[in-house]
Amino acid sequence: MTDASTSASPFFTAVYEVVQRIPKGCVATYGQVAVLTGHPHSARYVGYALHSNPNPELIPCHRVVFRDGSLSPGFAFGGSECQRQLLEAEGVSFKPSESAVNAGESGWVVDLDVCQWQA
DNA sequence: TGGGTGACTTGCG
DNA sequence: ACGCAAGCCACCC
Repeated sequence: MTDASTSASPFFTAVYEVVQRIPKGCVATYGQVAVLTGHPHSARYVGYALHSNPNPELIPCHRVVFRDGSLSPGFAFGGSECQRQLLEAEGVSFKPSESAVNAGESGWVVDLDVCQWQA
């Protein structure tokens, strides 16, 4: 089809829809978004959709984090530190990765216990 | 046209 | 406790 809408697949678009649905002051995990899109086993591709990020202004990728509460270091919008600033500005609670300090985390992770988005 | 890769997650050894 | 492997689906070359 010569339809221009063919540039976006249902899943791809669904990811954007879900991410935009994330309420301010909350965050969601790739797996969480994957389930909401209908592909609980395609969490990998959720990140890929954000990687495409055709609308960074409408798609707050910084609101999408890992299962641990942190996001991709270096591939994000500008840096994990910048993410903390943005999320914190939204009202998201942060906490030092004390549990993952041994794992070598970036240092700060989103307090999923308090700010993980509840569909 | 076909093959390879990837912002993940979970389970098993 | 940690490390490794598999699964998923669409995009890129």
